[in-house]
Amino acid sequence: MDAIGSVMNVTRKEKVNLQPIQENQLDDNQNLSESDSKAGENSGLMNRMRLNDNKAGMDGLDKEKINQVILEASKGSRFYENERKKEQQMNKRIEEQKIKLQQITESQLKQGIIEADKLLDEFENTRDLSKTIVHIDMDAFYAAVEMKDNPALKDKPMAVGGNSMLSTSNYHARKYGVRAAMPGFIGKKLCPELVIVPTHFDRYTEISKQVREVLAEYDPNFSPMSLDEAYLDMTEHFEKRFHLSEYERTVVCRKTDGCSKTECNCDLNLKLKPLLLYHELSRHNSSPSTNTAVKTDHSSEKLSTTTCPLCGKPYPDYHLVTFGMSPDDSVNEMRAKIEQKTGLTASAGIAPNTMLAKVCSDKNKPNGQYRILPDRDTVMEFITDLPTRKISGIGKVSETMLNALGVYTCKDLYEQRALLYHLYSPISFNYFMRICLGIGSTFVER
DNA sequence: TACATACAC
DNA sequence: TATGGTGTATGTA
Ligand SMILES: Nc1ccn([C@H]2C[C@H](O)[C@@H](COP(=O)(O)OP(=O)(O)OP(=O)(O)O)O2)c(=O)n1
Ligand SMILES: [Mg+2]
Ligand SMILES: [Mg+2]
Repeated sequence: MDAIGSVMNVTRKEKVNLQPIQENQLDDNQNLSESDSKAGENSGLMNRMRLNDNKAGMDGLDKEKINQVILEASKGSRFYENERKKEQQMNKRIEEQKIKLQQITESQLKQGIIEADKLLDEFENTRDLSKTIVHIDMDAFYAAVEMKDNPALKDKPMAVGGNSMLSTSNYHARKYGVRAAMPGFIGKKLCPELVIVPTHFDRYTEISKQVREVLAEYDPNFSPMSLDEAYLDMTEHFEKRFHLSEYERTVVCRKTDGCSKTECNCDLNLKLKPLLLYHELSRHNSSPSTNTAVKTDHSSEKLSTTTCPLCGKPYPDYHLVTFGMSPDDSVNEMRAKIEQKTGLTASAGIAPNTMLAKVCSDKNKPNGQYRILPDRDTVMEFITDLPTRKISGIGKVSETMLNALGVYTCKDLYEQRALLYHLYSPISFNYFMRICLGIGSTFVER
């Protein structure tokens, strides 16, 4: 068992977490066979130090080359030796898992299936598809704030942190393999032009607060998981949404990026939007027919006031976007509001539970969203071929341990349920079974 | 309880 | 030259 810390995200409660059911806790003095056990064909870098590309913006990289650079920069360091020790611990656990595996008998397997199916049945009966859960997560958050505060960084690969540790990187830098939790000096080796800027926590907190003000409009009980992400239960919002006027579903969007030197960079929805009411929008028309976003171009020339009362500068070109009634529309609207208010983009996932919503929010990142419709077939189709590593709570170690059992995707969790039943703790087993059914928490609590 | 490990951000 | 800081959770002794 492995996969501790598991569930974390899936909302308070309902954490799972696997842990080795192991006999000896530490018992140092391994047989450190100098041979790095299995580095495999993989560039010779141990598993736990390889580039973690389980992140948006890291598709199609030359992983081999990147791992080569990491190895080059790390070889022989204290850190490297320590990681190697941990790697061996993990390999030892896999060996022990294998031994345990061989001791499982046919009849035990049969029993395992029976027990597993009993549990699966129970979970299936409590499946709840009635809630609409949203997970929203800012794109390259710290980096995006820094780029907003210093637009010169916008078209450069950059990261936030220092020479010894990076908190995150922008998407441009990710193309080079530069990512969060990587030392800055390795980032520089992967991308010599990389610009590293120091952190400004106060700014991140400030912007986070602005984002949360928007989230609260859709679910006052939303649950923040960090400065840059949160879960929302939007079920109630959708019920109320039909009563909203077109005005209330309209967002004033600037055409440029809000970094103008001469024009107003304030949120146009603050002062400008109310003025537009008399020109373009009628408060009382709530035609429920608008299913998708309607866009209209505008310039501020028609208005009596063309300068912003907040900053005194002229308003920029803008357009109005009126959003429809569907969950997708609402979430698009929420993301548009965030973007207008903060100048930063967010991505979102919409699904019947937190576990799925979390996976979805990564799917069309950056600046995108994805929805899983609330019916069982759609959920199962989404989950079947999904690599277990995509699920929040299954990290590198858990993934490796599962791989050793032939489990790579969520449907593999189902197919190997008999094994998992015998090899993992009840808590971990429950966790796995819920995952392979696409079931997760439907509670979002403050 | 204290400690080790896993995971997320 | 150099590989973070914080919080949550599980399992074992
Ligand atoms: N190991 C990590 C991971 C993240 N962060 C910080 C910096 C990130 O900007 C912020 C949010 O984390 P995310 O995982 O959401 O990453 P990003 O928002 O940077 O990128 P993405 O677009 O993938 O969400 O938390 C950190 O300090 N250390
Ligand atoms: Mg983010
Ligand atoms: Mg995040």
